[in-house]
Amino acid sequence: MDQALNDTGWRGSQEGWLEAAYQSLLESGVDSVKILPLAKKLNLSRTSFYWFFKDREELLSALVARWREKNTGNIVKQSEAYAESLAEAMLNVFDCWLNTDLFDAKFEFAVRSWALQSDELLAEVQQADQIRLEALKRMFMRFGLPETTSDVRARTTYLVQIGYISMQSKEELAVRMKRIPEYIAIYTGEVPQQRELDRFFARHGYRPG
Amino acid sequence: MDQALNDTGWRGSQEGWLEAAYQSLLESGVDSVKILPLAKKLNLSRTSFYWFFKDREELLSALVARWREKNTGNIVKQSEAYAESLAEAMLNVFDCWLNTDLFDAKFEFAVRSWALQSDELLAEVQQADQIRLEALKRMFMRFGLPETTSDVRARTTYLVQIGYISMQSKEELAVRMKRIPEYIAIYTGEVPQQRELDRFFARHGYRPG
DNA sequence: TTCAAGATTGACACATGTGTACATTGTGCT
DNA sequence: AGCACAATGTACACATGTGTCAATCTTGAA
Repeated sequence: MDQALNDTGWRGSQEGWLEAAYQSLLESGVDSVKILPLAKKLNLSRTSFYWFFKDREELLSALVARWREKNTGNIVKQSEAYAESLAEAMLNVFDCWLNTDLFDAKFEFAVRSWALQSDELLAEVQQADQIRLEALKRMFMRFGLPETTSDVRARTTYLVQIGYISMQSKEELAVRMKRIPEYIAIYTGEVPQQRELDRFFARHGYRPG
Repeated sequence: MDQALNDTGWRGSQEGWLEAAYQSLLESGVDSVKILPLAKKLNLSRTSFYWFFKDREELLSALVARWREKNTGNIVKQSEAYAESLAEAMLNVFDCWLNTDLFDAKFEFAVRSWALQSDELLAEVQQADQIRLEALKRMFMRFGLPETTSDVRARTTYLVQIGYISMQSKEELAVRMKRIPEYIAIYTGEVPQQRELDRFFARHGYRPG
């Protein structure tokens, strides 16, 4: 285990501490994000931390900012992407659930758990839910579904995913892919075209069979 | 704020400490379940705790036992209850989501968050998921749906609820009730009879309109 | 090579938490 | 009233965490 490299020539950095905090958060929750243990992992003196951050609070705020920037936004983007059918639109959204670059599920869960002990953060999480749900609802309405139906289907789509995250299950890609057509059928009420599925499978590096 | 009453004549009790721990867990997560703060809430000396529990670990185990006994079991029971149609069966399951006696959502979320920092507990939670999902799947199959379809629909039903829990939203009963028919339609593929809905609304003390 | 800013460190003061040993109090019973 | 034991409390030892301060070391540039 060597130091994380960074261009400055120094051993520590704001990014270094933040990254270590991020990993600890994902592995064991906020309460594990303590300066002393992070220092050990980074092979740095504990007090060196205070050069980059005012205090622990500031580090935690930086973590929240990271979450905000990464996870909310991509769902909205994917729900607005071009699609010829509702099923195809849904598959665009599903990209988020299979691509960590678009949506960081572990991060999401850790933040939601954290929100249990911080009203301030809870408010932020709920605002994020609102934004994401509305984007999904708009997607259904774009394809002509009535408002109430769109609302409930948006919820179903979104909540299944949030629920899946909170199961913290580590399933094979193949297992998850097998369920995709059924999910699409339930959420949209229409069966996806084979070519739509093929395109989806292809972009996630999955070869059926 | 007086002492919790108990028949023994003494101020503290195993149940008293456990109940305080339970409340703290629900409000702010496991890491808030500390003996010192609990003692303050109970107006007891911190060390008195050790008369009822060997150590903090034992208290936490008692909390897990409480969760296990309450939440897993009722879902299975409800999914096996008598019903004339799939829609009615689904409404039986929905009883869990609306009746805290059948399923304690806040408790569930707190335990899931806790599982983030304990592999042992994570294994238990995942086992519970397994049992609940299988019960739901059997319910769909009882009404003649094919296996894969039953599996995915069971997941949808269950995960939407787990996801909903993790949103920690506090919505009016009326708001939630309005969505019920749509949910039933999505999950089961069939529209619930009005009399089935009425029976459901009635037993949850809701009068539509 | 020397210097100033950037980065790192150990010592200190303090807070909160756990658990043990032993003394003290409260309760029901005789 | 007095006893035995359940329950509570006090004092101690220790562990882990935060944050400040005053050195000290490193680095790139003058």
